[in-house]
Amino acid sequence: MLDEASAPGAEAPAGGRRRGQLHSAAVEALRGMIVSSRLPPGAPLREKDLCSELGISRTPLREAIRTLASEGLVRLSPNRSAVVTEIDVDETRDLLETIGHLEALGGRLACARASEAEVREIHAMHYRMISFYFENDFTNYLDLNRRIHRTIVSAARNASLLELWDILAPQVDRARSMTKLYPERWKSAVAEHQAMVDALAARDGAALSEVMSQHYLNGLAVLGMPPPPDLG
Amino acid sequence: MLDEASAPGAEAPAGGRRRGQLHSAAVEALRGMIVSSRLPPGAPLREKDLCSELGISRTPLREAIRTLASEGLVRLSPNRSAVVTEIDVDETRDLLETIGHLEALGGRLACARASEAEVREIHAMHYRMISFYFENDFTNYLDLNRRIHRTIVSAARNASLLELWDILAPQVDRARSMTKLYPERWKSAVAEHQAMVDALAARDGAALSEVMSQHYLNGLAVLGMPPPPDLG
DNA sequence: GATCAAAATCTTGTATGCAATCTCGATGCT
DNA sequence: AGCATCGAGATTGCATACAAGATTTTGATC
Repeated sequence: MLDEASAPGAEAPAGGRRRGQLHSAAVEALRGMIVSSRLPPGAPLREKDLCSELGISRTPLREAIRTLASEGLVRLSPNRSAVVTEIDVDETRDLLETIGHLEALGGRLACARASEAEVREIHAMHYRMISFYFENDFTNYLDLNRRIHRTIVSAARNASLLELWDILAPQVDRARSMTKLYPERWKSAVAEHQAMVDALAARDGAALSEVMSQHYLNGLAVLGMPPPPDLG
Repeated sequence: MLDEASAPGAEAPAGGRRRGQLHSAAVEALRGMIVSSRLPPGAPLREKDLCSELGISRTPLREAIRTLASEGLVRLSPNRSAVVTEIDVDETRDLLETIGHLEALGGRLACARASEAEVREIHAMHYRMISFYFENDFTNYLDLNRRIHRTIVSAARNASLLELWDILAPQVDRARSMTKLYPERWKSAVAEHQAMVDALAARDGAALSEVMSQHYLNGLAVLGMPPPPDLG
């Protein structure tokens, strides 16, 4: 239910929630369901069912579904239910290849444009993340991991770049939630993150750029896939 | 009007158009209006007006506006009309920086993955474009220019990359339509295109990657802006 | 004449109704 | 049994009605 003020079990939108946010609330709710596999790949999004589940009407729900389609999380076909995008290994390779490349630019620009405060903030998040690593707290680790990456891209001060990153990030989250994380991979991911913050502190754009794209290519290798051409 | 079957001047949706395409038709119509400055930057998109102009109701129109918002062509704010995104030089720099970087990856991958047929197709389009250049036919030149770039990115066989390219391309078109094209810039753009097809023919990924990102940075210089760090 | 308040008007956000299309099982035929 | 056809129910596409928020106009007061 999107209306947290209503009694549990209530179906109607009822009172409580102020208007004007149903659309974005529905986007977040649906995105969460998809990323968490509550709506698995291939599942149809039946408007009527989701409406009663979320307690809203079809109009904002349909707009939310369009938004998710533009993020690539669902696929539309005319007169048919939208379906959660299937994840295949080829598309996952494309995805990691692309977001790694975006972050390569982000890292390079961030080294040139980030403020000292941003660099400090990223360092703070990094060491908090490391502590979650040693506590084996995967959930909080991932949350910080994501925020670190986004903050770096954000520090690149390129609105288009951040916009594209925000489109791909949920897909990456979903792909990650589908794969098992091996302890060795987790360990080297942490090491790569250390290299990232070091490069940023040194304002070494070439190094940060290299580490960030390689970071994703390494994740790709976990899937047993060959790296793309010309990168090694 | 989206209903090409109805008589000119008719306002109502009337008969003729089969259902199921109003949304995408509206997206294209609105995108055209924005790119052509029929709806200039800052202009509000009043739903009622656009509905009567396009001859559709608010439901598909609103979905179209959401789609344009996800492409960055309009900006939404709650309880207020969507407005056509303002173009400022900083955002244009971001945009060209980003799409150039996307195409750098596209070019590199295309050299490794494009089929011979695709390479031939790109060459054919290239020489047709050159002929439009000598005929001073800017409209057809630009159309082919765009298709060449898209075909190269498409030949990279990376679905995510193409998806992102399709988001940025309309914004680039719009930015281009706002700036005057100087003859010298046009001439060097043609030369850069020649270098592109040469690199592709030679399957020289590094060279094509370099030319494609530089291609946009050169366009950026026309705006009197400094290039981003670490690229020269 | 200027300023502020209140109401009329306009615009968006959401819900709902109707028609077109699709799904899928039932029915009949070979 | 296997396959094509038909139709009832389900589901989407679009239009419209109504409510809430924003804007503009009006009018009273200083």
